[in-house]
Amino acid sequence: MTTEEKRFQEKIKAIQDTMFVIGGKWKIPIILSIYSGNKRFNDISNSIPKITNRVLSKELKHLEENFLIIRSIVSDYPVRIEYAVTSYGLGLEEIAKPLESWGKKHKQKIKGK
Amino acid sequence: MTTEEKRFQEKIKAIQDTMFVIGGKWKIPIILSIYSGNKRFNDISNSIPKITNRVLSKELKHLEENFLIIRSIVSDYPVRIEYAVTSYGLGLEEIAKPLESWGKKHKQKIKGK
DNA sequence: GATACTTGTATCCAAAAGGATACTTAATAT
DNA sequence: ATATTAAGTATCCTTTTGGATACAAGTATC
Repeated sequence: MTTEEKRFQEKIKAIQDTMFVIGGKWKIPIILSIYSGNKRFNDISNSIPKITNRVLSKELKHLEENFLIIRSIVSDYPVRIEYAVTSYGLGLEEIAKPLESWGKKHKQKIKGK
Repeated sequence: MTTEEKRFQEKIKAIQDTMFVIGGKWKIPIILSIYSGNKRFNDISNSIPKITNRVLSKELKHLEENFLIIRSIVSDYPVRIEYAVTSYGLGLEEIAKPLESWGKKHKQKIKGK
């Protein structure tokens, strides 16, 4: 395998790693929701059309395991749970932006046909 | 629903649209493979570890339907099939790059723990 | 004439992702 | 005492994605 080919394989692996962490229908929307001010489970749930509790719960766990968000218990009366995007998670902006703008462009392209 | 909320919903939809078109484990790698010089079915197949014929075939169709690649029959002896990235497809660079570099960063992060 | 290569397709199956619905547990509000 | 809210979990099910393997049609090569 040439150096060139090796470099290509690494590129592929890096992209597949990313897709594993933030791929799928919901993960980026969830992060954006939290980022845009929704801290609590039901707030996040209500801000994202069609997501179910089960899916949201699972995705929150996945995101937490990957250090993108944190879950904290606020000792207030009554106690509540709050989610926040970590500073590491903020780095996803570099991906979310392109994904959003490409999606908009593509919709135009498809409609135009 | 406030204007702010409406804007947020559109953002989500745009991202979900993008994920539909280029999400999953293989689509970006396939495009990159073609872009980096592999034009023929078996070349593409061999350049991407672990992909199977069936999956490659399906993904090529999906990508073609979304105008990202074109399939052409080269009337030579023997006739062969060649794939190429369309100029529209080249626009994906703006997504592929961030996905790659984020993946690399993330691997470091995970290893560091 | 037999064999191999190319570009797939056909079948079948397994795993992952996503969805519907009901329920829980603790706390608080009426 | 009853109802409501919050933050999920539990079960069950459907759909999507991905994988293994075999095969096919056409051409070319031995």
